[in-house]
Amino acid sequence: MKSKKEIILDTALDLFAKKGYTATSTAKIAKQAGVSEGLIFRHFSNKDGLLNAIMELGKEKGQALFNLIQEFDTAKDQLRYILQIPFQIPIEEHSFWKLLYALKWQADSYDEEISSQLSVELVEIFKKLGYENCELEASYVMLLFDGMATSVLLKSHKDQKEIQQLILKKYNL
Amino acid sequence: MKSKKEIILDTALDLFAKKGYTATSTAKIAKQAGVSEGLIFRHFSNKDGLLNAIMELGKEKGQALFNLIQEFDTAKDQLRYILQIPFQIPIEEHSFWKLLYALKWQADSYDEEISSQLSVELVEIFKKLGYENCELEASYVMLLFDGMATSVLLKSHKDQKEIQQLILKKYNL
Amino acid sequence: MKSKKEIILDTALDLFAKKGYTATSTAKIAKQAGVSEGLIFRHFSNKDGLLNAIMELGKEKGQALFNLIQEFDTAKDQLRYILQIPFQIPIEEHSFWKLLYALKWQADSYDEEISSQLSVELVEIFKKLGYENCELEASYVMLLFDGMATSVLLKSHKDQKEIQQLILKKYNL
Amino acid sequence: MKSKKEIILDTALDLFAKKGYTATSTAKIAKQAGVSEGLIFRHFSNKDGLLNAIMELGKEKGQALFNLIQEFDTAKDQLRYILQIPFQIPIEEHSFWKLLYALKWQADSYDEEISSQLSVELVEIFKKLGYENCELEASYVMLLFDGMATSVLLKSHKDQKEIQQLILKKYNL
DNA sequence: CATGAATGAGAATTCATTCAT
DNA sequence: CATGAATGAATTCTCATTCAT
Repeated sequence: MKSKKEIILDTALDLFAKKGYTATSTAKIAKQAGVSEGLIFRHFSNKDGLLNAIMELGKEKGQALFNLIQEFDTAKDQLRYILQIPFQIPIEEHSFWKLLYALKWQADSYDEEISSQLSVELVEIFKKLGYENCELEASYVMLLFDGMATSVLLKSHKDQKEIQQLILKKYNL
Repeated sequence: MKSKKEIILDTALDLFAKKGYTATSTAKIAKQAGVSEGLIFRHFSNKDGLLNAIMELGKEKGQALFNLIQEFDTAKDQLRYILQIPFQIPIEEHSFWKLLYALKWQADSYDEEISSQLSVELVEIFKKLGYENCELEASYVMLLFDGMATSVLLKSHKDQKEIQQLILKKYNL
Repeated sequence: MKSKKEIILDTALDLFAKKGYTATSTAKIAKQAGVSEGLIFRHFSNKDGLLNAIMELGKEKGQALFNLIQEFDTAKDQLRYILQIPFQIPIEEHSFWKLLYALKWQADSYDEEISSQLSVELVEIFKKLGYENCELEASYVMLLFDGMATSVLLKSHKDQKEIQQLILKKYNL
Repeated sequence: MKSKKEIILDTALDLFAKKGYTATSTAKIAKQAGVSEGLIFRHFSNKDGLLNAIMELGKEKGQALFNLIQEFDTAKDQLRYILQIPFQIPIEEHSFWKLLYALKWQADSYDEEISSQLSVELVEIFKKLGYENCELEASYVMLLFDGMATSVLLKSHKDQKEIQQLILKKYNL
């Protein structure tokens, strides 16, 4: 059984994702979660604390996705996996990631912590694949990654499968 | 001399861009603009009206950028121009476009009006350039475009010149 | 052709009657009257001034109704006329009188000026009709008068014609 | 000891009665009640909610008065009681009932719920008393009732005792 | 006489947060 | 751990009124 703390976090995530952070009051969270408003502050001290917990969740989920890179043996497979990540996000997680991306744009400073890790791995991959300017190529893929995420999360493309294929083809995958 | 209406709009734009829409109160706008708070509502009827006026401004600026495409004679030049747009945004306009992108992620529906126009033009360009699947290639560039915007507006501006070169090179430009 | 002052007064009357005094803003009056907001204050100095003008109108209309009493020769005819006044108000004037009655209930002090005049006349009438306690009977009719007004203006009686008959019958009219 | 909710309601009643609904701000209520303004909305959600609560109170008080009718054994006693109700209202409740009557005139729809019940009982009474047209006579008393209320609540209290006697006498009571 | 931009004081309402129980 | 009454500052918005033109 889920703890009340977990229920609060899940509910906040749900509402933040659906309505946005500022548009979601702690009162609504408490009501939908079926707990008292005070309990939110006991567990997360702040409304900001709630948001941080969610962003932490985002980091973990991101981390988990990136950790899978190592499961693939060849650089080719790794690159193929990476380029497919945005398209593989299950629909039920879309609003979650949309929330995190929206926060990126609102926040004063972009948190590059996780993404820089991905960047490092991409450099390695391109080295193995014999690319000339590996850092630059990695930067390009990072940029492409944001483009893919934007496309997947914000637009209603029917031809996403084909775009995905095109991207892979551009890297001979 | 600027009308008070214009001053309000400029101030709102400035504050929305710096602090975000919800975090900016009409009181702050009025104070910084040096007008009474009531005047904001007389001219824009809503806080939302203020935002809409700004988004209209974004459409116009976007439109202006896209209209320049026709100034170039060859498809090659046109594509080169398009691929450089995000990198050419003057720094003083960064916060403006950052605001508009942030709104995209917050709003319930992504306004594809202008961007779809760009999409159409890209299809034309790729036809002229003899690409096989022109629609798909156009979609890819659109995706790339969002990636470039994200990179330019959110990330550190280190190797952007080089990325720009790389992108052009990938299209033999 | 009506002067702008008259148009303003008519419009104010219409809106006050329909929506109530406080719920009607001078902006709405100006808009519906097709004049500038400033003009209202030039002509009536206050929003209260507008209301006073309307109440003055009410006094005049009331006065006019009461003046007709003298047109009847016999006390009987006069009483019959008085008892029928509330029922004779044309429907298009209902909202006007409803407004005036509503104001009576809101105002701090009931303005008895006109009604006291009616009271005096009633006493005369009852004297002529040979009633014992004429003052008291007049007071009773005054009370009845308010009851009739309330009935006519607030309730949707289908049997108003019959009530009217009953009242007349009670005074052998 | 009274709950803060009750204190708020009492204060609102007091101020609404004295100054009117629209002229009384929630800030004033909060101040006089010695509570925070927010608490008003937590308990009554709306300023309207506050008013509804008061009108509910009016219904209950009215109901209580009408319920007493059954306590009298004969139709005569019942009618006498009814005809005296408006005159029996204690002075300290005058502003309360004045408020409710004022609302009747302002509201878009006259709430006939309770009064229709009284109407039904009057018909019964007149049947027992052997009146010919009982419905009509009941309607007349209802009208008289409003007249009495207007007289008691709005006008000077000079000869009210005598008017009361006169009314009773007209029904041989 | 007439306009309408501009004001500034309040209005109702929301909301994150605290605290006694 | 958990509640929910209570707070008070902030927020959007309205409105009567003024005044330069």
